[in-house]
Amino acid sequence: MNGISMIQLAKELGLSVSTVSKALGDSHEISASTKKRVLELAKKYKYKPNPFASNLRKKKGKQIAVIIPDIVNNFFALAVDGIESVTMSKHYDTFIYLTHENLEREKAVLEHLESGLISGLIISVCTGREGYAHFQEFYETTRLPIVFFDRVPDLLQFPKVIANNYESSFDATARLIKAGSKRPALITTTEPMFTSMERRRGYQDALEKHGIVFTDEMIIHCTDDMALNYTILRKIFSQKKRPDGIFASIEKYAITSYEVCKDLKLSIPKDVKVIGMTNLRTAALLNPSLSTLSQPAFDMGKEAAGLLIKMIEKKSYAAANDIIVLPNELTIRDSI
Amino acid sequence: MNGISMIQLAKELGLSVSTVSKALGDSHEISASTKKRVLELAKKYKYKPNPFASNLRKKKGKQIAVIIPDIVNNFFALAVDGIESVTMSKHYDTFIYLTHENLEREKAVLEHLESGLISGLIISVCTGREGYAHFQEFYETTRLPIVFFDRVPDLLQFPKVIANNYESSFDATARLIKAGSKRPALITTTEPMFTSMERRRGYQDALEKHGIVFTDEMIIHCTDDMALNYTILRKIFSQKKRPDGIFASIEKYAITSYEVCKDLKLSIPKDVKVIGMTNLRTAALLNPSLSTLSQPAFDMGKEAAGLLIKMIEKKSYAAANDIIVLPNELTIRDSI
DNA sequence: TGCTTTTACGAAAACGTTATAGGAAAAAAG
DNA sequence: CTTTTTTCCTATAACGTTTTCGTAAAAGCA
Repeated sequence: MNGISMIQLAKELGLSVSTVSKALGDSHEISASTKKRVLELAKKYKYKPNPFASNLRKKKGKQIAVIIPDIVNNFFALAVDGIESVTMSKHYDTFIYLTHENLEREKAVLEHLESGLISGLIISVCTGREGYAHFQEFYETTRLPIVFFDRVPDLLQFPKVIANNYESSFDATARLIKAGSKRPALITTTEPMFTSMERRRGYQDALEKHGIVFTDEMIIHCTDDMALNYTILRKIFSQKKRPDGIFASIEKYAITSYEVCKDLKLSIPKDVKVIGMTNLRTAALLNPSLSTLSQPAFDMGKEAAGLLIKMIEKKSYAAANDIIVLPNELTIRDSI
Repeated sequence: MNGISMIQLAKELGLSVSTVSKALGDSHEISASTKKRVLELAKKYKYKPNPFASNLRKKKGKQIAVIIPDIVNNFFALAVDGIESVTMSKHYDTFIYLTHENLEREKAVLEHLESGLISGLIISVCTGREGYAHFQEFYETTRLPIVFFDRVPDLLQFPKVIANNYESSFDATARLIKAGSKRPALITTTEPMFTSMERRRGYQDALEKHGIVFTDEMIIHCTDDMALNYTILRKIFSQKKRPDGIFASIEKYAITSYEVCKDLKLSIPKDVKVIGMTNLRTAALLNPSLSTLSQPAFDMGKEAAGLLIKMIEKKSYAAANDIIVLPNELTIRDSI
C-alpha cells in the first residue's frame, strides 16, 4: 500500500495518467517509444497496480475462492494443491474457506462472497442431496462461474469435476469378492450425497453380478464423529454374523476399521478383507498394508481450476455444463 | 458484483450517500431513527458493501495471506485449519500460497503481495538461514504486519510462533537412548533452518548428557526428494555399523525410514528404534505403531492468526517482537 | 431574548484505476 | 495542395466507498 501510484509515474514522465495506463496495458494506441519509457520507469519504481482500484473499475478481479469441508485430509489437501498450481501459474489469488461439514457455515461463506470479492468459485459441498438453494441463489445474484468437484450437487446444472465412482467402486467390490469375501460390507456416510450414492450403486451392482444377495445390514452408516464411528463399527464386528469384507468409501472409515479390527483381534485379511477409498500416503505402511481406491485428487483440483479460469476469462459459457470425469486408481496390497 | 449499491439505497431512502455510509457504520452523527430505516432497507435488499471500493478508500482490507511450503502435509494442513478458524471468526478472508520449498516462488509471491492486496501475512519459510532479504524488503515497502510460524528466520526481528523444538528433541532423543539405542541417528534436512538447528541442538545435548560420543556420521541429511531420500537411507542402513535408532526430525523422513527398514528386513524396534516428528493421524496404525513427537500445529496456526489480527487492528506494534512458544507432544508407541 | 452548543445531515473530494470520447499532428491518399 | 486517414496522446467520467468540512435546525443557557 506504500508503493508508487500511476499518477506519480505520469507526473514524472510528463504524460497523462491515461497514457500511462494504456502503455502498461500494452495498448496499440501508444507508441513503442512511449511504452518503453513507461515500462522502464515502472520497473525502476517497482510499480504495482493497486488491485482494489483496478478491480473496482473493471468490476472484476483475479481472485477466486475454494470452499471445502476440511483441509486435514489428504484428498482435499491434494485437491487444493492442484488448484493452487493452476491459479499460481495463471496469476490468480486463491481464497480458502473451510466448512467443517457445517451447512450453516457453508451458507455464511457463500453469502459473504456475494459482496463480489471474487470472480469465481470452486466448491466441494458439505451436505446431502437437498438444500442446494444457496448455490442457486448465489449464482442468481452474482452470475459468477462456479465449478463443483468431488462432492457435487447432482441435481443442479453446473460444471463439475468428479471421479468415476460407480465404475471404480464396482471394481473394488469385485476384487473383494474375488479375494474370497462372501459378505463384504460397505461403510458409507449418513449424508445422502451423490458421490456416496454412486459408490453404493457400484458396490451393489458388483454384488449382484457375482450372485451375492444384498441385504440392508450390509451397509454400515458412519458419521463425522470418529468416536461414534468406532462404537458403531465395534458393535457390528462383534456380532457372530459379521461382515468378512469392508469397502470403506471414505478415508477415515478405513482407519477406524483398522482400529476396530485390531482391538477385536480380527485378522486382516484373513478374517476381514479391506479396501479403503483413500489418498493416504501411509497406506502401504499400515499393518497390514492397506489396499486402496485412491482418487485423482491433484488432477481433480487442476481440472476444476482450469475450467473455472476458462469460464472467467472467456465470455462464452459453453463449458457451463461440462462434467469432467477422472479415473480412481485401485491399488491392491496386503489387506485383501 | 450484481447487488445493490449504497447509491441506490440512498436514492430510495431520500438520503445522501454519506448519511447512508455513516448509518451503516453506526456513526454517532446519525439519529437512531435514520439508522433503523437504513439498516432495514439494506437488509431487505441484502446490501453488501463493495470490498474493492471500501478497501480502496480505507487503504486497508480484511484479507490476509498464508504462505507455506506445502499443504499435503498434516502439519501445515492443521496449521491452516487453525489459522482459518480464527480468520473465519474475525471475518477475514484468507489467501493461500504454496511455495513447494522453492525460494524463487516464495520471492515471487511476496513481490506480488506488495501490490497491497492484503493487510497482513502469515508465513512459514521455505529456505535456510540466509537469503531473508525479501522479507525485510517486503516489510520495508509495505509496512504490513508479518507473523512467522514454525520455520522462522531466527535472525530477523519479527513476531514468531514456534514449538519448543530444543527441549522436546532433547526429550525424544533421551527416550531413544533409554530404550536401548547406543547410536541413535538424527535425520534432518540439508537446508540450514533454525527449526532444524534447534532440534539438532536438543539431539546433541541429549547424547552428551547420556555419555554418547557424537560423530558427524550420526547426522543423516535428507532432501525434499522422496526417492533420493530412500537411496540415501538405504545406503546408510545397509552398512555394518548402521545406526540403531532414528530421530526423524521431519514427517516424511519417518515414513521413508519405515520403508527402508521394511525392505532391508530390519526389525523395528528390535534392530532400529524410531521416533518421528510428525502429525500423522495414522501413526498408531503403522507397523509397528510409530512413536511420535507431534507439533501443536492447529494451535500454532491459531496463535499466529490471532497475533496477526491483533497487529492489524491495533495501531500499537508492541507485539512486534513477540515469540510464542508452544510445546510439542511426545507419544511413545511400539517403534521404540 | 440573544448567544452558544449540539445534533443530524449533505456536498464534495478522495482512493487509484480503466474506458470512452475526442482532438491535434503527422502521414497517406487523391 | 487539399482531403482523408492514421497515429498518438489527453481530458474526463466513471467504479462505490469513506472522510472531511460545512451548515441548518434544535437545544441549552443566561
